[in-house]
Amino acid sequence: MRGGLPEGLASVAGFQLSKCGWWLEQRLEEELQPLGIRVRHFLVLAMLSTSGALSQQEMAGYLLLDPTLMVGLVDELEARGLCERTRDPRDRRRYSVRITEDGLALHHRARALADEVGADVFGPLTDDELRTVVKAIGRVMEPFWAEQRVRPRRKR
Amino acid sequence: MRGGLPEGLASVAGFQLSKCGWWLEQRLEEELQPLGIRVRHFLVLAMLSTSGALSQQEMAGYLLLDPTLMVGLVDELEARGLCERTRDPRDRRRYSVRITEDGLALHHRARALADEVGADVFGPLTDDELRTVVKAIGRVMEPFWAEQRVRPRRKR
DNA sequence: TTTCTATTATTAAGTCAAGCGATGATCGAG
DNA sequence: CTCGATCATCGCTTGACTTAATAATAGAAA
Repeated sequence: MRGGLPEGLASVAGFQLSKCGWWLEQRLEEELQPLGIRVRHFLVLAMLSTSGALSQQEMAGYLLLDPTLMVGLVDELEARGLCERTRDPRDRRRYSVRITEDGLALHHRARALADEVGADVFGPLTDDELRTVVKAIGRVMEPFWAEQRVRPRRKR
Repeated sequence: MRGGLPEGLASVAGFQLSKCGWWLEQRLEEELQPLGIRVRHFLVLAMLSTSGALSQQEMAGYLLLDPTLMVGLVDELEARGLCERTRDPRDRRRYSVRITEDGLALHHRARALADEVGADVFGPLTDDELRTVVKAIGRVMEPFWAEQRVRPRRKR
């Protein structure tokens, strides 16, 4: 009996995992508030921190967000000087969005908070278990990213 | 390099886990369509299948949904004869929601689909890994359920 | 070249669900 | 028997997301 949770619910593996993801997101959302950004902003910065320049469409694909939402998202980051838009010279329809120095700095702070939250939430696990879980989830998601990346627009 | 996902993103453990939960939910949503129910209906049935009778408020607490949403949810299930409401004689403010025979039967079919989806998504894992992951997530969520169960209404 | 189609970013409008406040009924405590 | 708390419910607001339409550019085809 897990914390009073009805067995019929607790035994649905996907439910627990889904709520765990939700919990992590909520916790991080709170932690990021002092920085004035939301989780989605952090994720954009995280992407840009390792990938030189991305188009808004690419980022939307990775985050599973509608491309139209990326407009306002990048607007906000740009207004705060955390990233900058320049037209891609090789395809002037698209923007090259790249992170700025300030953006890198903020990402660094946000990442630290994210790691804190992770350490807190995953506290009950041994290092061994945590490693296994992270590796397993990563492997599970491989086919997903391979398949879903090609999706200009969500249906339904 | 995981499926082309930028390293800065892939390395955020919570992101992968969160999306994994989302993926499972979406997959199940599709699979349940022929049964005419959504994931949330299935979860309610799953709860009721092992817990004799619950109030709408209790169920909202377990599923982390606003109690007002539970109204329509139970309405729909009741209209299809999958559950029934009776006033709790010991507290006539609350309903005793319990599952019907039809509800049990439908839950059984839905649960089979959920297990299928799970087996499919977690296919890349060995039995050993899967066991470890499920057990770990369950343990991680224990403090969450212990704490969050007492929360009539979400804030913010 | 010219024309047609596809892609990218954007805005505006429409849709839908989640969340909040208020209400009526009921409970439990004093 | 009040008074504050709880439960289910209703209606409204807010905000997230989708859809549709527009403009600029790219690339292929005629």
